[in-house]
Parts: sequence; C-alpha cells; structure tokens
Amino acid sequence: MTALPETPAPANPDETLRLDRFLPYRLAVLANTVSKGIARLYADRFGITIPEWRILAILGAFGAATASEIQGRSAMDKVQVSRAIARLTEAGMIQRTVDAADRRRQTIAMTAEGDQVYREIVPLARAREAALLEGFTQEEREMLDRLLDRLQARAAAGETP
Amino acid sequence: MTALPETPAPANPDETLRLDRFLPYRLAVLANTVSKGIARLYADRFGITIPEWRILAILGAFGAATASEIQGRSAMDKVQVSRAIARLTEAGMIQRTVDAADRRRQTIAMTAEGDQVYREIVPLARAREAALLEGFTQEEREMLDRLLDRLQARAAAGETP
DNA sequence: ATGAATCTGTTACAAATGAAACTAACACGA
DNA sequence: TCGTGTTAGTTTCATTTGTAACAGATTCAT
Repeated sequence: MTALPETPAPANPDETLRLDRFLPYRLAVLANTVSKGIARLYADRFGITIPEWRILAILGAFGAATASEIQGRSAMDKVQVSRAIARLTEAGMIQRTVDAADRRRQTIAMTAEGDQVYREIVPLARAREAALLEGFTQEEREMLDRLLDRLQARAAAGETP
Repeated sequence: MTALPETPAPANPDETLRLDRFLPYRLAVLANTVSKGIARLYADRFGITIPEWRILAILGAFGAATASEIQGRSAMDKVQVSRAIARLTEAGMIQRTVDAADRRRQTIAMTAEGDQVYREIVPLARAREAALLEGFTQEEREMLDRLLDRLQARAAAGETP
C-alpha cells in the first residue's frame, strides 16, 4: 500500500457523502442482495424468474386475474407482465382464456402444474423471509414493517409530480 | 366488475402468501422506486447514471482510487465499474493514470469538472435522502439504520454458501 | 531464470430490459 | 353507423446488463 499522490482529499463532512451510509444506496444494495439469492433459488429449483414467481404469487393469493389486474398488484409494467405470462404459458403453468365479454381481455389461471409449483415455492419463500428476519424480535419486525411502508409511501409521493 | 368463474380460491393463509407483504418483494419495489427517481434526477441534470454517480461518490469521499478499490467500496462488479469509468472518462469527469509500480493498475481521480459535478450533486442527494426520511423521528432513523444493517448482514450471509 | 498461477481491467456475446409503436377490441357521441 | 378516442395486451428495436472469455502484467515456486 503505497501513498497515493495526494488528491484534494475533501475531509469536510458537509460537502462529502459516505456512499455506504446513503439510504438510497443501501436500499439498492440490500434489495439486490436479497433478490439475487431468491432468483437463484427459483431458477435452480423451478426454472422460473422473479417476475414469473410474482405472477404465480398473485394468482395463488387471488385466484384468476387479467393481465392488468396482475400488473396493478405486482408493481410490474404491462410489458414485464406480458412477457412473464408468455413464458409461464409456454411452461404450462398458467392458462389464458379470452374473456367472452371483452375479447381484449384474457383471464389468467394457474394450471394444476402451476399450482403444484406454487405450493412448493411458498414454503421456500417463507423460509427465506424468516431467514432474513432471524434474530429480530416481534417488536423489531413490526417496526421494520411500518418503517418500510412509510418509506415506500414517501418514495412514491416523490415521484408523482 | 363481473364475478369471475370461481378458481380454487385458496383461502388458507398458511398455504398462501401476500406478495405485497412479502419482505423481499417490498424491498425490491422500494429500492426500485427510490432508484428510479434518483436516476432520473441525475440523468436530467448531469447526464450521468447511478453507477457513474457511485464512482464520483467514492472518489469524492476517499480521493483517488484504483478500479478495484472502487469496486470494493461500491458493491458493483468489475465490469460495471470498468464501463462507468469509461463513460466518465469520456465525459471528462475523471482521469486515469497508469500506476507506475504495477502497470495493470490505474489510479482514477476526478478532474476539476468532475469535482464540480460532484459538489453540485451531493446537496441534491442529501435532499433526496432527507425527503425520504421526512417525518421520521431521530429514534426512528436510528432504528431504521440498525435494522437495515442487520438485514444486509443476514442477506449477505445467506449468499456465501 | 522460467513457466504456471494469479491479478487487473477490458471486450465479446447473449440475454434481459425499457420505451415507444403497434394491433385488436371496445366505448361513445354525433 | 360512423368516426374518434381509449383500453388491453403484444411486438419491435435500441440499450443495458451479466457471464464468460480474454490480454496484459505481476508473482512466486521451482
């Protein structure tokens, strides 16, 4: 470790910013770490991606839905949803039925195979979540819950203008 | 709103999972919301991306550094760093100097122009962070800090194996 | 020395993503 | 019943990203 040619070396904490303490950065790194782990798990065991999992999760919780309902509940845009639906259909995990009343719409429902996969994933997903929260007291979990909701609300509010 | 042809309708909360309460999902959505807003801000005003901003942030806080040091401090992989460095060099915000002692290495330092941009961005970044945390008490901020650190540690631990 | 192993950083190629254009279906007022 | 406007979902195309291969430089044990 040789001494570097001295650079401006800005030591004034008001003009500087510690990236590793910067909230947006920390959120990005955390979410990325978590997502990568989950993505690998799902890919390895079920051959699905996170957008595909999200669709199964929506269908599993709410039953059949249209693409736009899925979009609304999953924070994905319609292109992502469309592509994920295409892949899941290809994989035989969901089925599309054109809505008779409005033929632009199609109702998406899980097939028996999709339901099977869903039932296998849910416990794994829960286990992941539990592993993340291991060592957190009930109070801490509730606090985290509220803080995240508030952050989300403020982040979303900052975007609307 | 017509009644849908009834689907399995899994009401058993043990077998089901509310995606919108699922921690990994919430973290992903939150980080994404925050990052998008910031990315737009930086792109509009400075024409830089988030990876580029991260490099400026590292250089601003620590002075000159090699690519691998930046990589270590920024949670980016070496390809991301290499590309961001290339763009910043192109834009005249940083300068590379091949290390005389080890000619594989190059020391990266901000130019006056890069420093200028950095000084303009920092207050905006701080303001963003402040906006996110608006309405949070000091105790809540500290709690959030600790909870995020612990989550990050647990998420990272879950990946090493 | 010398050659295998390792390290730094870049490049090449394929896959994922995002924005905008597009198709088809519906709604609704003139 | 036409025509304009809107909506659902898909496709296209350009860009971004990730993985792996790569080139050059260094190290270090023989």
